[in-house]
Amino acid sequence: MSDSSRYQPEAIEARWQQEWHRLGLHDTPEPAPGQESFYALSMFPYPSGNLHMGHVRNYVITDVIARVQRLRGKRVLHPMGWDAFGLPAENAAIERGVDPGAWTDQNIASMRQQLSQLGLSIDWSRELATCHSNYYRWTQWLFLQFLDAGLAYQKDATVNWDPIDQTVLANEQVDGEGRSWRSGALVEKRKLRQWFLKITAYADALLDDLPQLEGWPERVRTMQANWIGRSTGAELSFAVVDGAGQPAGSTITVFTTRPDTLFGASYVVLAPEHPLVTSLTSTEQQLAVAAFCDLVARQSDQERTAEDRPKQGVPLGASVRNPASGELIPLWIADYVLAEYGTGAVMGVPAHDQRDFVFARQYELPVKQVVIPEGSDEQDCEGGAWTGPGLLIHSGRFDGLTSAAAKDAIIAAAVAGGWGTGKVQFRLRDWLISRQRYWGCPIPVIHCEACGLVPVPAEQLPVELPRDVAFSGKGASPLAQLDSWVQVACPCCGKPARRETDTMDTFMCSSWYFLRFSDPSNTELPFSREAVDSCLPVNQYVGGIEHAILHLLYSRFFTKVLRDRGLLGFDEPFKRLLTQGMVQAITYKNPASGKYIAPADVADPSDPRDPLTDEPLETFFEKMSKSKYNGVDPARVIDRYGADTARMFILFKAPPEKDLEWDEADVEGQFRFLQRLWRLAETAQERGLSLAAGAGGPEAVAAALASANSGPGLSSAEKELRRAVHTAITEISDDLDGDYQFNTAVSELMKLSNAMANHLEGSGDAFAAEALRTLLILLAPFAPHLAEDLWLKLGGRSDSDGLEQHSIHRQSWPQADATALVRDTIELVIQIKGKMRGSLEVPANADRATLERLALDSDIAAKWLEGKAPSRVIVVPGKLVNLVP
RNA sequence: GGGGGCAUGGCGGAAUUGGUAGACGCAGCGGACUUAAAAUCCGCAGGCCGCAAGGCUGUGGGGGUUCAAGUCCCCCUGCCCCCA
Repeated sequence: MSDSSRYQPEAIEARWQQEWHRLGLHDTPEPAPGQESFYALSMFPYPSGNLHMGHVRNYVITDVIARVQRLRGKRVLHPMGWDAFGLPAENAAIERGVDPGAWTDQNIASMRQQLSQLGLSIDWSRELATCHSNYYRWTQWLFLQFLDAGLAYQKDATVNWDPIDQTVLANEQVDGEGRSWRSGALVEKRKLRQWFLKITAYADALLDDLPQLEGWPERVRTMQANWIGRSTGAELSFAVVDGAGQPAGSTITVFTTRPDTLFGASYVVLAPEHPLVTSLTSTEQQLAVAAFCDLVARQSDQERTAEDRPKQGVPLGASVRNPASGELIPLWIADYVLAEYGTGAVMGVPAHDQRDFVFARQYELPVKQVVIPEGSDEQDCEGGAWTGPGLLIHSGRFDGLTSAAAKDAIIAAAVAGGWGTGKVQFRLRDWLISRQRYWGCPIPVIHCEACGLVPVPAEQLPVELPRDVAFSGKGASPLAQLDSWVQVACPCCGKPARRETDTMDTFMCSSWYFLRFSDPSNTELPFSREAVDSCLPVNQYVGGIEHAILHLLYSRFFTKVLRDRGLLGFDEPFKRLLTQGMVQAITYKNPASGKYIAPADVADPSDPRDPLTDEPLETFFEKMSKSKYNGVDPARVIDRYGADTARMFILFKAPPEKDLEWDEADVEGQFRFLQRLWRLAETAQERGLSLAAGAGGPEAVAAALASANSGPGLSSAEKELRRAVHTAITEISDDLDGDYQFNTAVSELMKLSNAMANHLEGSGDAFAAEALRTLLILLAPFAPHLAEDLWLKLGGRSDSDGLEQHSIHRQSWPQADATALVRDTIELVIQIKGKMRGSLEVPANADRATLERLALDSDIAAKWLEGKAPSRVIVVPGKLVNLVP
């Protein structure tokens, strides 16, 4: 076989990528009148500089969706950008002295280059990077919108503080033992004035709109609902009393979801950070309380609240009065109460809350049962707390009420008595957006001694990040250390003032990028209302499940705020969401040493052994990662097999939302399939088949059908071929609609190609052309280069002249012809009492009575019924007859 | 502990939503071509019994509903995810 007749992806892929790009084939067109729009979006990447398989899977899935929608006649927006602020660039600056901006731009260039080899139909004219001032200018503008709406504010909050480097650390810079990544020092908690966005103001809306998101995976919606965590209960006030039992003037307000258990409260606990702790601590307890607060300050929230951990606390030496029972109960502080949740205080009801129960046991506090399961007697709660519903006891006039009724009754009593009120509480907290970092979007405000907090006027935006900054990784943020940047005249009064030196959480930048893509070069606004409303909401968003909560919740929040500001006209940004699975690869691990072994070092994969010790290795599939040496480099795969093979493999190997196991043998299988298609087209060309001048198109096929039907009709090969063609159209169209099932769509392409290998030869040119034409268009979204190449070749085009019209990617998705699916006869399955015992070839149009008679007359019936008449006959036309003896 | 999901050949995965289980592919086996190998093409293939025809059995385990269950219901086991 000569070289020219071999499938060589390297010879065609780069060429078509360049041609498509040169012609702007994938730029978003102006919408034609009446044309529907479709916005296909992948979660934009952080430009690490290295494209990995997870990215490839993500973008290939989105690309197929975008390409199919184009073939279906939609005006498609399929953009790409870069989530380009963040720590790695700053770390590179600290470690190697490179400029974060230059470093990031280089990475972007290198990743864009790697991406371009995948043959993605991206509109690069809309590319954006969040670290470029023509983008972050608008992030700042939007921040000012939040500020104006009263949704951005400052308050003290806890940060990770490195006492050696004298710097604030991000959570990911603190290791599992609570040590700094750089200095190794034990990280301390410090209070710092920080910026917050009031996402809690939208908690109800974010929760209540979840059911609208029908195109989202159920589990993502559940995760968001849990994260928002709306709980209905009450705030109840406990008066602090002095040694003589008289009111001391202050009250403690607790939040509880179980006001019905109020009579069972045997103590009240404050968070160690609660503002009243110092003033309420008795002289004798001062040392113990101070020591305990110090200890707790070193623990994470997770450590403090974990249910399986012992609870610790210290009494303050003060008491409060239970507003319902009048009882005096002690006041404690404990690690399991968090200052940020609720009121930072809870009532301890050991009999009906498991954590309170554990705490009470440890410190010998009374356990008083006030709710008993319906139909049971009072009993001691040795086993633990009863947290279910029941009837009230020991609760004064509330005795006998169900816990549900008692909740309302006790809240009513609280309101009447002035010691409490019903309250809805959220788990969701306001979003801390301050970062004491350089490589982020500067918060555009100025602190003036005279005027206070002054927003930077919109016309002075952007507040540019200064270049030529020193990065030591020590002390205050690099911005705070740059006097020339910090010192500024107050926009209000003109006196010397100071810039805010905090930058924004990168999630701010990624919470609106999908809006900017609708109008990426607007210099007056982040986007025009017209552009954003015509492109959004995003029809299909594709990305990893790891963003199920934060990114998606923040983006929904932004959208609702901007809607309320009149900047856009929809409630939800993403209509449909596909969360793709991980890409895994085979991993070898020595169970004796616990060490991972690189696959390249394993001599015999069928009997994997440690190359040093010859011990047998464990093998399993795990997410690709450097530390496990199991990463597969996309560039290497493309070099060896081409982008089309990589795309086909990824789509075929597993359904998109499931994890995908990388397997070289399967990759080769895909390559072989594309090679067979190449040869199929080659054979067709040798036969003289052409797709030029509409051959194989709907009109040509209709004419051929008319002429065949006026003569001898179709040959059996032609019938089989057409059935295969139109089955493929039906099945693939279905697989790409609604739930995306690319794996079965690819298998239908394989079936069609198998049928063509069998029946093309016995079919006339018109139907052979129909089959080829259909196969190539159906293939085009999956393997765009090969489809284009064969399409043009069979269309008699040796160059790319007129590619704008002639490209396969500018054709129309084929329509299935239902008459091609009609069969003359079908295989009728004969069941005896539900078990398949054989089948008959019967006319497809036979009615129920005929089917029943044919079944009863069959040899199968004779053999299994032994001459007796069946007691029951079930006929399912087109399928089966079930005879029940 | 609470909530959700999953379990199908040697492997990845199909199955029109209650109607022929294992599509399609990988790996495997047999054959053709070749001096040979690779590549390619053709065929076989859940398990058990049988020369065969055929039969029995089979979708993690147990029970149930139904003419008919991978699919619906109940219980159990194992794995995964989220929340605590």
